[in-house]
Amino acid sequence: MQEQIQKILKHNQLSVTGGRTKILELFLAQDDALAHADIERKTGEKFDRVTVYRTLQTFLEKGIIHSIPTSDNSVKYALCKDNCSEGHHHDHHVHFMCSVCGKTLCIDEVSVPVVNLPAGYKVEQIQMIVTGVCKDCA
Amino acid sequence: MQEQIQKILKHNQLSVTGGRTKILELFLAQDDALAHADIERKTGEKFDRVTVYRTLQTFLEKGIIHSIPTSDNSVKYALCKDNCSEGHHHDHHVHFMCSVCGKTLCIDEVSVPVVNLPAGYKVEQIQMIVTGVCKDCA
DNA sequence: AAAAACTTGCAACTCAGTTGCAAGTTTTTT
DNA sequence: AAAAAACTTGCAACTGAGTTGCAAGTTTTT
Repeated sequence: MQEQIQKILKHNQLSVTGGRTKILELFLAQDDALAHADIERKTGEKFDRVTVYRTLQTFLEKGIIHSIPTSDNSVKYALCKDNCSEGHHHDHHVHFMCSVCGKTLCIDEVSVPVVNLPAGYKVEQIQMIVTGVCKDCA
Repeated sequence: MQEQIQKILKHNQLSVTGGRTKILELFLAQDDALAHADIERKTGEKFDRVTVYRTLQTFLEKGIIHSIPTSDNSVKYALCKDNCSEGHHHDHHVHFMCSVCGKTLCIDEVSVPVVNLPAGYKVEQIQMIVTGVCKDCA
């Protein structure tokens, strides 16, 4: 695990520091998306708020994580899986928010269906946010 | 126009006041979604910030407008069109954000395509956010 | 091992959004 | 049509998320 983390950081030309390692570890150990507050809680307040913000920002810029627009307009982050590392498949995502447990999941298995927009619209990116009840809460 | 506005407000058991009338008027005259800041600007700062917040909140609760989760995690609001007034078709929406002019449009013409989620997921609501270039900017 | 480059924590700040309350409006009642 | 009741508004003060500059601390490079 630690090795994998180092590899990811170095690969993105980032110094390997305590904060980055810890936060990346969290994402790797987690199957659902994390909000800033979740991260602060889970790191046991070992790092400054500002460091968490800056780390998330850096990871975003490097494409290590992506942000998810949720239907309640809060911000969540999730790891970009394998398929993201090569080329950019960021552009079409399905996310699922469970209204029972509150988890936000990145559904990589499913591809975004085609939408037929009225003539003249050029599509660059599609985000689909599905709200409902997840597998575990059903 | 003023008549239509009164009708909408009364229908939702809201007193007809200057602020509500003005803000509803803005939405009716607008084809794209508005952020809080847009409304403050367009009303010419005639109303207190707080009043705008409260009015938007009230309209949301009554289902007169709906909020749109944008891919940059800001909040926008748009009128619920005719089809919304009867029953609740709020649940499946396609929104389009133009990366050139910045407009956010509610694409009512198009219905949200079916997604095949892995077994066990129960879908309640689907929001689709398409980013790209709109008709007018193409 | 020292120098250069980068990261962190702190303090101070900004900005969106919220709350309580008194004054002002709208609606209901008589 | 006037008075009472119910609701809405603006103000001031607050909260909480997110940002910035900077000095001290780490990591990386040489």
